[in-house]
Amino acid sequence: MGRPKEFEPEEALDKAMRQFWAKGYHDTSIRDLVERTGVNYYGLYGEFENKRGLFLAALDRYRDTIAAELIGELKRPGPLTEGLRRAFDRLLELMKTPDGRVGCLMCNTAVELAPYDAEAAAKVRAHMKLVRDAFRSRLSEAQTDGELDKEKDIDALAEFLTTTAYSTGFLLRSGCSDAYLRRHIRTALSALG
Amino acid sequence: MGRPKEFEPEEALDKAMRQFWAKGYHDTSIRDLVERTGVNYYGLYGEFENKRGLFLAALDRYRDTIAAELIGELKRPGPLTEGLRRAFDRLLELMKTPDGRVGCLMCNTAVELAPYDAEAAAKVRAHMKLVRDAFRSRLSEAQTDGELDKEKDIDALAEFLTTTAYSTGFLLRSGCSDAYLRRHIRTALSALG
DNA sequence: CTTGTTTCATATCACTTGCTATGAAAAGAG
DNA sequence: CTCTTTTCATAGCAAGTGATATGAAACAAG
Repeated sequence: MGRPKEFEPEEALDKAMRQFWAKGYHDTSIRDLVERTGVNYYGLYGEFENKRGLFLAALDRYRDTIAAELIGELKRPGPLTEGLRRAFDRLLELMKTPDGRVGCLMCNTAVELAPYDAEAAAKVRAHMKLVRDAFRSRLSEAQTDGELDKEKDIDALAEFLTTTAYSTGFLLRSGCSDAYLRRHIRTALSALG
Repeated sequence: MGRPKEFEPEEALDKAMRQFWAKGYHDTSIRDLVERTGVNYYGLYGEFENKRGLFLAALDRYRDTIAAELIGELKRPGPLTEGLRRAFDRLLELMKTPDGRVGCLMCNTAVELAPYDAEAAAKVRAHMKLVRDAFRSRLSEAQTDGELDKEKDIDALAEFLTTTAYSTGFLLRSGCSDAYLRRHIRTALSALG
C-alpha cells in the first residue's frame, strides 16, 4: 500500500547514466539528475544511497546495455575481419547519442575518477576485462577456423583491440572526425596481419 | 615600484598545471590552487583572468614543457624502432609524477572538457597535431633512409602512433600495470611492419 | 620621514553543492 | 469515511564554489 511510485527505476537509471555519460561525475549535479530523470530527491535517494551510489549503478547499467550490445555484435557469425569491422562500426554508433559525441562512459570514468575512487576504478577494469575476453574468444575462434595465424598472440591482440576501442572513445569526445577515426581503426586492424 | 611579488609566475603556473593534471578542472578549486602554488588570490587573478584562464595557460605550459620533452626525444638520432621505443619509454616516465599515475593532461582534458569548451578542445587538437607532425617527420626520415617501406602511409601511421601515445595516458590513469602498457605499445608498434 | 603604488593576507559576497526535513497528496486497510 | 503508509513537491541546511573587497605590509620616489 501507500502512494505508488511515479517512475520506472530502470528507466530513471538509464536517464541518469546518460547524464553522467555526457557530462561526467563532477559536472553533473543532483538537480541535473532530478531534472533529467523526472524523479525527485526522495525517489533517487530511496533507490540509490547517494550521488556516488547512483553513479556506480549507472556504470553497471552501462555494462549491461551498451557494452553488452558491442559484445553481442562480436558474437554474431561471419568472417573475423568482417565481424571486427562491424563491431567497430557499431561502437562508433553507440558513442554518438542525442547528447552528442559523448564517447565511452568507462573511458571517461577511467580518466575522471579512477585514480581517486577505487570502486569506480574496479568497475572500469572489470569492463575492460569483459571486452577483452570477448575479443579474445572471437580471435581464438578464428584461430581454430584457420582464419587467423595460430602463431599470433591472441592475448596481446585482444588487449590491443580493447585499447583501440577505448581510444575511439576519447578521440570522438575530443571532436575528431569520423574519417579520422575510421582511418585509425583500419590502421589498428592491420596489426592483425 | 610598489611591493614586490613573492612568487615566480612560471613556477606558479607549473604548480597549477600539475594540480590540474592530477585532479582535472572541475575537481580543482581556486583554494586548491592557492594552497599548491603558494600564490594568493590577488596574484593568481592578476596573472590570469580567472580559473579557466589559468587552466588554458596550464595547457600551453604542458605543450611547451611535457610535450616538448617527448618531441625532443623523437628528434634524437638513431634507428627508427629504437627511437620510437625510447620515446614511448620516456612517455611512460612523464606520465608518472609525484602526484601518481596522472596520465596525459591533454587526454584528460579531451575527455573532461572538449565537448563543452571550444577553446580547450582547440588546444587539445593543436597538441595532437604537434605530436602527429613529430611522428610523421620521424617516419618520413626513416623512409628516405630506407628504414621504412616507402609504400607505407606515414600519415595514417603518424596518426596511429599519436593515438597510441594518448591511449597510454588513460590506461595508466585507469591503473593498468606497466607490463600491460608495454605489451600494448609493443603490439601497436608491430603495425609498422 | 611622508607619499604613492603594488602586493599580501583575509574577510566577504552571491551562488551552487550534496543532502535532509517537512507537509501535502495518493493509495490500501478497516 | 478514518487511519496508516508511502511517495511527491518543495523548502531548507551547512559546506564549498568562483570571484571580489578591504586593510595592512612592503617597497621606491621625492
